Amino acid sequence: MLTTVLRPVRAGNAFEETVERLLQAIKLGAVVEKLPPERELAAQLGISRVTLREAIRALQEAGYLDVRRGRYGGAFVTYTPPPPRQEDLRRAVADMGTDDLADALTFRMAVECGAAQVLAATASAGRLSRERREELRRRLREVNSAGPDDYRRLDTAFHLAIAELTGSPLLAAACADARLRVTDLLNAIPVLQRNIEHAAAQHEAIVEAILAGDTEAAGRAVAEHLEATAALLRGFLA
Amino acid sequence: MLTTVLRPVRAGNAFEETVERLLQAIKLGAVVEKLPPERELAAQLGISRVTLREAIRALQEAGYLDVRRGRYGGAFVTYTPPPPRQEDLRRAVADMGTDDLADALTFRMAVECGAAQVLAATASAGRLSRERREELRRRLREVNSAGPDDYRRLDTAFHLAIAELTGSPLLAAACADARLRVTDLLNAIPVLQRNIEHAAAQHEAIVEAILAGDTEAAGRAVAEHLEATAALLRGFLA
DNA sequence: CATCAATGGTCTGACACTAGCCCAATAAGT
DNA sequence: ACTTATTGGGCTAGTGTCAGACCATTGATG
Repeated sequence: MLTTVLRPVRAGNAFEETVERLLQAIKLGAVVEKLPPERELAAQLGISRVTLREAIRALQEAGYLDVRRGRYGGAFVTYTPPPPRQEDLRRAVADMGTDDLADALTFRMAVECGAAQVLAATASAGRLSRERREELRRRLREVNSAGPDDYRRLDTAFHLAIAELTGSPLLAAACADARLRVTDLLNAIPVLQRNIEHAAAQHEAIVEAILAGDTEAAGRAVAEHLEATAALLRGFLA
Repeated sequence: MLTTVLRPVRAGNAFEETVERLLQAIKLGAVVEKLPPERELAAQLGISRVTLREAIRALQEAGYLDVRRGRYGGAFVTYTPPPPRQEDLRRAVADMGTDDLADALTFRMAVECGAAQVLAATASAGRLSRERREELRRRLREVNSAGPDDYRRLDTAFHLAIAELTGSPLLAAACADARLRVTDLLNAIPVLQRNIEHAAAQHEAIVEAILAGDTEAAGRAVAEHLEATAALLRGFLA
């Protein structure tokens, strides 16, 4: 309990954290074309423009961004996901350590199951508006009709949407954080059509359970889905 | 999705965050006698000793700590929870805003349900050691035999233990964070013997479901328990 | 072709935070 | 009474971060 409560108050310095955040936003596909203007983005991230600019420069030098001046300029995303290679996966796992991997997977399992259940409970209580139901269905259609190129991005968007639809920023942040911690791993495993189809059925089941207001079915469906993903990961590592 | 991923990278300055952390550690009862030595604590919190000392001085001036020099000295906790008053509750709610309150309660519901389910799944897979089972039972006995004075502290310890026993530091941190966000509220409502007994039965059900490896019963039991707490809160606000 | 709004680029002065070092006080043990 | 290990108290030099102002560039538009 002590070690949990008295854990570090900051993860690192502002510069490093910012680089990490932007990089993840890019890899996640949350930022598709270009970053928001520096002044705006700095405000959103709660840092000074100087620090943000340092981070942007680092990403530019690493080849993720192309920065252009003048009106209609900005920091344009030049990153395209590299073809998945098993070696990248092994390196990614080695970088984070097996303990951290287990931690990340456990964390993700807990928060995403929790989010789905909360959302199902909301639906069950009749407090899920038509718009929100429709957004959930739309995200489902999008991910299920995605090609291999867009799949990861839309899958991320789908999972995050569930958390965001609960209306709890804290929960959405936790789910985003959980996803961030496994992006590199997921990006390193190939997107097989067979897996997409498998996942599509599971996504369907998740949405169905949520809209039906069945919390337990929702939790079970998410757990099965994430378990399948984890198993896929283990398979590629074995 | 953008607003979730590009959320602030830092909550505030190191000093403020540290004061908040220590204060919560104290109010939570995680620190009973005295804080760890400054050098050690600064390392744990990932900040410099200077910043830590400023935070400690602030808490000393606010009457939470008594700092003594020399060997066997340290920062001794002088805080005893004040008698709960409805006014404090209203003020605490007003301070955080109703949106943030709903956010915190939703977040807590999701992560604690998730944690209990993960732990139940671990037990179900036979990967929950005898020691961990015993710790869970011990925490249960402690909270269920607690008097009104110790109740909040042991209740916190019980709930946090579930998260910690999953072996996921991230999940434990999330649950601790969730609890922190409602401590002031819980501390402001009186501990009635009737509520303790009610909670005791729910705690029993939670532990039973976890040890039986029944994930769905575990999730349901935690949800019911937290829902009861939230209802209690609403009752005192109405 | 000139204008102009939006955007990145740069500078400055101030404050926050850090690492490391040494000093001062205290109480248990001798 | 003395010693000593442990702990808080204080200092300094260096680095990180910030807010805000001003400059430079660009491309759409009149």
